[in-house]
Amino acid sequence: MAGLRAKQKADRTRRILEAATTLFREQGYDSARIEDIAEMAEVSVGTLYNYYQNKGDILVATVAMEVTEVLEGGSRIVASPPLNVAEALRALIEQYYDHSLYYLSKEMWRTAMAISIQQPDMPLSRRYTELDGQLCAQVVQLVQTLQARGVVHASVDAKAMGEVFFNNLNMMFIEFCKVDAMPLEELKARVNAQHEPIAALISSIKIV
Amino acid sequence: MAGLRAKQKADRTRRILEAATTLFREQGYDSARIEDIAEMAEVSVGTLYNYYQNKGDILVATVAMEVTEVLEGGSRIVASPPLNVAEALRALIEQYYDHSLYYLSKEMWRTAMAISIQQPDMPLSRRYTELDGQLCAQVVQLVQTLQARGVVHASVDAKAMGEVFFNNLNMMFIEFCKVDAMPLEELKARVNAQHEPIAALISSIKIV
DNA sequence: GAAAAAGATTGAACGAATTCATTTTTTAAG
DNA sequence: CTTAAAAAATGAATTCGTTCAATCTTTTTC
Repeated sequence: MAGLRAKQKADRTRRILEAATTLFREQGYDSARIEDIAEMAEVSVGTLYNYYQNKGDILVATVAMEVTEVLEGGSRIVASPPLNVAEALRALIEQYYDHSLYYLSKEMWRTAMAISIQQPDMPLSRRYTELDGQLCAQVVQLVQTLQARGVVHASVDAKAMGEVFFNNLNMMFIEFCKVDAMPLEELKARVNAQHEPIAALISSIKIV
Repeated sequence: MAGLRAKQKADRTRRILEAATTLFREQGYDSARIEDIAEMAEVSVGTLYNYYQNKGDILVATVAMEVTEVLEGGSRIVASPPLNVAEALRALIEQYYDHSLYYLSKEMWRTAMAISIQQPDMPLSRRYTELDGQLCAQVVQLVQTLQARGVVHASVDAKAMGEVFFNNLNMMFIEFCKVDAMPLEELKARVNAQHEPIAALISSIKIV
């Protein structure tokens, strides 16, 4: 048998996610009706609710996939970063930001972030929060790696510094998503302007 | 006359806000039905929608009042801060955090933040964002004041530093609101652990 | 102070997410 | 292969936020 039921289940899960992502991108999150998503996925509305707890859940599932990819890309940079604090940070953050709008629109990000804040206990919100934690850990890891290679001064608290960098880049990303007119380049420039002077402060080779 | 109409208008605005805040606190945002809020405020549902654009708008109005009070308290601290970076930051942030749960529950904060992210163009979301900007400016101001008094090293970029501190305390507050079980003290302790080593880095009197 | 104009209020109707009792499909047992 | 039990799918009914044409109240005009 190999489980007909399991096969159908996987198939439907995928079809629903694909249909939803397509419609969210095409018409925006609010305009995409559950009934339309169900129709496109060739399931009934009730079935859709057997697979996902609510509309937001479907979106958060997509975002979680996206963040997973970003994490993979980031780990490559952390493994062998540029040996300069400002540059290393910029490289990692650029990887995060550039990837962010590839599958998702700003509106989709806004909705997903709003849901993960408002209903933090939904299973997929937990997943999102967990991935955020992994991104944070990655930034901390970068600072630690740079410290191990002597690029960051030994007296620096790498964990505190990494967390603060991460919270800053994350908050700035939220602001970026709130303003439809802001281009990616402006976001990067602004975050860089914040991080560069701090990077200088913690670099081993001080320009005093 | 002195405007009967204007008087009634002010009265209704207040009654609606009071009714909504009461019900939001009593039953939570989602469970408080518009119909109930309207009934308690002794207006019709339609009238309620003449005064506020939507349900979230009413909540964000409450939050905006709350943030305004916090800003006032903060300005007193910025005017004459403790002459020590870590302590000054801690004092300002404590003022922010301690006030935060006085009128609003974590759930109300979560909802308000979610709305201001998801619908950034609603008038009251703009107001919320603007107030956030003022809070950020206040933290920047604190760093500048400390720098002017020689407590922060002259080479530090006060604007960048202040913005990063603010984004960090803001993001940490979001995480705090997401976890119902976390006490205020834990939030303060965690933020302090992040800020203290950075405060040491930028202090004029270095302990090398 | 009566009539017209402007401004507000009202609640029934609408639309979309979500629920749940019923029906259908799949699996397991004999 | 038949049948009972378990699992899943279904869509009509429910719920709640939001809208809007009709009605009522206040202000202005003459």
